[in-house]
Amino acid sequence: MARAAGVSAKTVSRVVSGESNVAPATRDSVLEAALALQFRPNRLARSLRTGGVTTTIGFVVGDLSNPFYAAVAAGVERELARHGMTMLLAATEDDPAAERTVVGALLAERVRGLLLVPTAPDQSYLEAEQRLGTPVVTVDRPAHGLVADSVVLEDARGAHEATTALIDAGHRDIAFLGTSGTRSTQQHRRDGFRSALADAGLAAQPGHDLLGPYDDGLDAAARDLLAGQDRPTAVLTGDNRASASVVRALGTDLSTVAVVGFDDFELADALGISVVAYDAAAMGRQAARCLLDRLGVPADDAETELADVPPRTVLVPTRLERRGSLASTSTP
Amino acid sequence: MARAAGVSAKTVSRVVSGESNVAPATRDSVLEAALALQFRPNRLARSLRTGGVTTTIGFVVGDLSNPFYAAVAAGVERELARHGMTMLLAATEDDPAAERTVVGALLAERVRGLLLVPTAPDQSYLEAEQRLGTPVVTVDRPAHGLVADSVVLEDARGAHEATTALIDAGHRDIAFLGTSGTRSTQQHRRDGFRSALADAGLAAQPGHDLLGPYDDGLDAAARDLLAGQDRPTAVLTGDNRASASVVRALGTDLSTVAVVGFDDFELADALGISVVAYDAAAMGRQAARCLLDRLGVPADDAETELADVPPRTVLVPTRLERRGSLASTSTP
DNA sequence: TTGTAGGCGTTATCAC
DNA sequence: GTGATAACGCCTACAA
Repeated sequence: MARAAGVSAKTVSRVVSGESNVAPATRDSVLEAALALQFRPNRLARSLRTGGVTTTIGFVVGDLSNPFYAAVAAGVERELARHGMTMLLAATEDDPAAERTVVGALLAERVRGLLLVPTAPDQSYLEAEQRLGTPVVTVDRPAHGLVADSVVLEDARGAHEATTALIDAGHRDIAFLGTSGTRSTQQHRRDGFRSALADAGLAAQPGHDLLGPYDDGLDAAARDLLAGQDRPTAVLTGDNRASASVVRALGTDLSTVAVVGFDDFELADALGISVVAYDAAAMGRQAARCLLDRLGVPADDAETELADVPPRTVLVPTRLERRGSLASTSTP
Repeated sequence: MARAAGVSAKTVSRVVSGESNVAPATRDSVLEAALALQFRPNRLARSLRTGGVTTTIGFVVGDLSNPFYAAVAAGVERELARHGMTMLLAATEDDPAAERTVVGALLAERVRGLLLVPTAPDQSYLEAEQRLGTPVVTVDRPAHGLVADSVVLEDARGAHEATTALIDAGHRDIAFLGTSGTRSTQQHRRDGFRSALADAGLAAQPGHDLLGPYDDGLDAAARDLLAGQDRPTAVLTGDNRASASVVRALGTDLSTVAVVGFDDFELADALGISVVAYDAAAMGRQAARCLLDRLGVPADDAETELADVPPRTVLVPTRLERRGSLASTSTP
């Protein structure tokens, strides 16, 4: 390519890198030749020379077909693209044993940073990598055995607020249906549920405080909870999957039990179901921003240098979206 | 690293590349040193040396927060991961003008192949790249101005089948609500709708054959369609966004108008809404497989060499998921 | 303003 | 079975 333009490789490099000290005439002829030869600078070679500094970041997600993670990924992609970086996406299929392999594959691609939804019980294996200069930010859940930035929801506060709203609406027998006792988010949401009950001098009825883990049995658990004689007058779900199961269990007859879902979901508004909502895409954007801060890529409204601040935990706020479902015909 | 193991760089290369002609003893000491030093082979350097052959493929999608595209992406990722490849994901935000830039960014990363949901009106700009050896497969829609493999739904057939089912249920005034006249999928679905009506000697009533494009006005369009005096007795939607708008327009009073949605969606079963369903993840898997075929990566059940077959169009089947909504109280 | 030398980590080639 | 050498395409450093 360089020879085709009648200049040295270095001059081509200068042109494509946008360096200033090139004669306009030279620049033009180089650009012309580049166009003719379909020349595209090789970012791989550049990364190699500059010491493995790539423009890709890795995002390890559990299951992309979950709308929540998809929305987070959309936010990540968007924020990265704004800074000329791209997202290498890998999924663990929610298999804890797969996490390390998947992370390894991304690191072998020399990603410049790592975003991770932790699935494995322990992330200490990342410590060495972190020290070698690859920043790690966890999303949705904090890491275990690793000090890292994390972007998480106000799980407990959101659940507390929702539960309190149900209590204020007159409910006394409120149930919680979580999906997985091994997930810290589900635990925190139940904690918020319990503390709100306790604050009102109440407690969950036996069998009305469920945390799973349910794999395929979620629909059945919802049916059991809502079909019995002693069914609760209100339910708070642990996530959008649980919300879907509750709707399936109740059919379209949503007026008999008050429902608040954790996670907003499509049609929740049409069905009049109250939800604990938040901006999932913003979560992704904030996580990406955390990583970019560590990499020294300034934000648009750049003020201070954030590459060396101590590990941060960014709390993403939730808001209770009040819809018809807060009350119900069986309200006492 | 090589020196630490007391061998040459080439021997390390042989070990990590899994070549056979290495003494077991040597191999062990190399692996031991690699473990101790946190050694990770640099795929960038490898790609450089081997001529730009990377293990990443690029997937250009419109909007990841659409559950359909997210599911396709999940399928792509999964199939690629099975063969040790990773997915570089970029989004056009459904902006036709952004497509070329986004594709360019992926090509600069030297992706080995390209999966693309076409958004721009023309993809001929990819022809040179294709000839240079980067295979291109389009997903959901065929390319314009470019001969490439594509994986698409049986849009017309699916819509035809759904419409016929509504006719068979006794409906005569059936409406179609599509979201975008500039999308070939929406056009094909309406074509299927119209041909089914024609086959029965019917035609859509004025204003009951809508194709958009609606950006923010989709909810309003659904309300207008379903609120009037001359509202149809049945509706076929063009996609999941239109289905959501229809449900919002009808509220939970879904019994007054029969609805069939194109695209399955969460809770469609709970709401008793019939849908034209298909396996979106399988679509992604098939698209990835097309690309891998072109790259000479054999399938598990490898039979023939598919790298050089003429461009294929893979049709992904749809199936009508019959639920309560096929009939309605206003059925004639 | 432009060019030359050298090397990033890997692998192909050809020796030993 | 193993190693020395060169080269992939680019950039840093230093000349010219």
